[in-house]
Amino acid sequence: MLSSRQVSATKRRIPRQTRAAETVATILEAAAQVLEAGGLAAFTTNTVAERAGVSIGTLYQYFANKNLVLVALAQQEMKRGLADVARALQDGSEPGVEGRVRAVVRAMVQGFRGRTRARKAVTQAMLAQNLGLEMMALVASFVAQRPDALAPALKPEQLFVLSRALIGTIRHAVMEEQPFLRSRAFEDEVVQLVVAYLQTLPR
Amino acid sequence: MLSSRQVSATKRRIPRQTRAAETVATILEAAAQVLEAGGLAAFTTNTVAERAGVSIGTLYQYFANKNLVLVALAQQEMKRGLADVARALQDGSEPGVEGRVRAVVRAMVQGFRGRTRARKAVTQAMLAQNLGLEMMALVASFVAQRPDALAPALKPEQLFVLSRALIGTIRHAVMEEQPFLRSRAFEDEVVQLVVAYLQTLPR
Amino acid sequence: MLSSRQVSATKRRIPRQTRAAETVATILEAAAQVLEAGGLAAFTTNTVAERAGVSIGTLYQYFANKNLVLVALAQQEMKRGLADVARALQDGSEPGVEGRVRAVVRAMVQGFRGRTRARKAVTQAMLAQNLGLEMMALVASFVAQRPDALAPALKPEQLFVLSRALIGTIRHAVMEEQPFLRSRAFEDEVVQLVVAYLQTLPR
Amino acid sequence: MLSSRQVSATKRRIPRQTRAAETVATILEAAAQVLEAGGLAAFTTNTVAERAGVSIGTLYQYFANKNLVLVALAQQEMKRGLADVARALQDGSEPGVEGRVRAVVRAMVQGFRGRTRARKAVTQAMLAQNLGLEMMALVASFVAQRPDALAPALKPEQLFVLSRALIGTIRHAVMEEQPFLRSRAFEDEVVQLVVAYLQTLPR
DNA sequence: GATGAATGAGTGTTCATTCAT
DNA sequence: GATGAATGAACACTCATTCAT
Repeated sequence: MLSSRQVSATKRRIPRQTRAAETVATILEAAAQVLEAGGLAAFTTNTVAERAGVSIGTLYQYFANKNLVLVALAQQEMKRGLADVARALQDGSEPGVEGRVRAVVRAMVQGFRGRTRARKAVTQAMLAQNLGLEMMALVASFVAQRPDALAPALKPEQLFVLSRALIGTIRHAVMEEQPFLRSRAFEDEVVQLVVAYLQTLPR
Repeated sequence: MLSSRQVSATKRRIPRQTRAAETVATILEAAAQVLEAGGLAAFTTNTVAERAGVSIGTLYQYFANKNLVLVALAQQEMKRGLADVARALQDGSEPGVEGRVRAVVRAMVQGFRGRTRARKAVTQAMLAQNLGLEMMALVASFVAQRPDALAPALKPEQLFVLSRALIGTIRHAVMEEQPFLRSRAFEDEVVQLVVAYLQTLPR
Repeated sequence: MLSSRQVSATKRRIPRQTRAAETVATILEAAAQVLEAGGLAAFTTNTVAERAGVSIGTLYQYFANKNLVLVALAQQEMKRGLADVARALQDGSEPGVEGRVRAVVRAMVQGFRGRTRARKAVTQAMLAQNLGLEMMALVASFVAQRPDALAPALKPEQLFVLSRALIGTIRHAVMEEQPFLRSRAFEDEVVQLVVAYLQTLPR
Repeated sequence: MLSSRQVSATKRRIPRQTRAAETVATILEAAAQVLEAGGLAAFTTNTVAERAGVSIGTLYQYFANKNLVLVALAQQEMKRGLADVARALQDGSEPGVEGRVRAVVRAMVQGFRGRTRARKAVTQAMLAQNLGLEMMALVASFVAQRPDALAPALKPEQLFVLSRALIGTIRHAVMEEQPFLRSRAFEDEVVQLVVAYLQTLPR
């Protein structure tokens, strides 16, 4: 489980001081940069520490092991992404179901602040650690807190197919580095897929 | 690329004799067993060779490096899976689009001969090696050879969304070890998703 | 050497105020507890400081390095043990050589206030640091100040064999965690050993 | 337990070939040399491998971890030492109890082929790993197989005191690097101690 | 062709110690 | 005097790969 209680257990030392919180942020930013530059293969604790400008000891003061750096980064970006989705739904969506779906798709495509290689690497790492389920749990709790939006009372299988078709399609485009990822044509088709499926569901 | 020319390059020597072909098959079977038992973490060349009952030197006689064992296994299973799909379409599908879609979904769910852990591990390995694109190329060439079946003249984005939504949904169910993977309810929803999207496309 | 002059050099600052002396005592007590709980492997400066409820910086204010904490603890317990022996000889011993020997043996068995694991760990640490000789020097000076007691004018080799046979036997019982350590039968035999040897020596 | 069955479990790979057995012997000899030269502090897997002229990987092919190298060395030398004791009793001892005791003491003093620093280091290591009991078990089984020699039907406590007084005294002389370790005067006193105690025991 | 002993580059991790606050 | 975040040297151990037999 990666519930919010777990999140603290993930770290060795809960950063109470501003200084410490900054250090953690610096390390995560360095981690993202290393992944963006060289992928998972380049992701070494020593490399990340060096990039962050801290000693290897400091890194281990905040993260008990290498994988937890990746987990923390994944969580941070997943939460940021979900917040973006929420904001897009509230502020930027055109009216109607299609407008809302389009807002969500657009936010998801923009995820990880455009760092596609880092996004790929983090995804690989989460899958390799069998944490795919845990990451999806973050999505599930997000959806559960917004019963209004896209998901009316759906059966579990329906919610699963809806969410994974959406996530899976975009994830494939990311992992395969498809050039049309940010194109309007791609967005249109993903929206089409979701809307078509939604219309078959009982209201 | 994993085109058929690549396939031979994958092996160090082309197995012409039956004996050699058997050895290769033994190694791949051992690889699948190791993955099924211990996941990607347990997959070491020495372990696979031991399981196969051959020396590590012999393994390297047929596979130039560790990754190529995984690639060969992935290819073998992907081809087997596509052949199953083809057979399902020919023999076992009920009439109509929905019937054909259902046959495809059912074949995909059954993939990798039920070895879910091995399937997960191979998927992880392919993603970790950035070979996701290459695996999808096998799918693409399969689809290209059957213009009749599901894909009429579709735009690339449409074909991409259609295939990845389907593959992505099932892959997520596999990777998350969802209990309903083989249920009728899940199958119904996946079929629904695909059929709904197909109907929005120009004939 | 761990003479009384060394003792002060052991500490960074001589605790004149009560507060400081208390801190030192707290740290040594914490050290003993950590050793008792987890052995030498668990004995890290950070762990000891945490247990003592002081910061790691404070620990280093009183002990120049990790080993000196162990040395100080060893000295404290050795001195306490020797004082116990002295007291036993004065107060509690039955008359005769055997009575005196028995009192000494009994006091030695009780050493380190019953904390056998800590006693083991401290012994290991002293041996590992080549400080066995220094610890024995404390014994030697104790004996030298009581020429009356057990040792008449003995040759160095005789004093060595006498003391080390006694210490060595009890130490082995401690290190091997022999269940009969505190038994009467064991005490009898150790007394027997010492008395028998003493009787062969010229008066 | 360090029974003979354990001994094989100690090694990763049971050396069947002559070549492999030689490699193991080479590594143990290198380990002894490293200990003799620099004590336990210098005992690094890389250092030992280098000294042995093998790669670090080869060392780990035969010893699952660093400590097992020390354990194997301790066992080898303990067995060699016990064999020396047996030989001394058979060939070189003068008649009578004292003669036999003297032969044993002399063999024990010569132990570890004169490498006192290595002997110290190995002893420290065994104690630090809480393997003192296991090493003594080798002694016990040796004694049990020779009911004739020194130990008639003794009570456990008597056997313990007899053996540990002897071992403990010599061990202290080794650990404290006492200059008289190999002197006749020291030998005389140790013999005296043992003989005096033996004479108090019922025949 | 087959074997398996040997290789060694590469990396995660610990923990005693310092020093700016 | 006290704090505790930061440091970084030091080491154990893995495993893909080679090549002499």
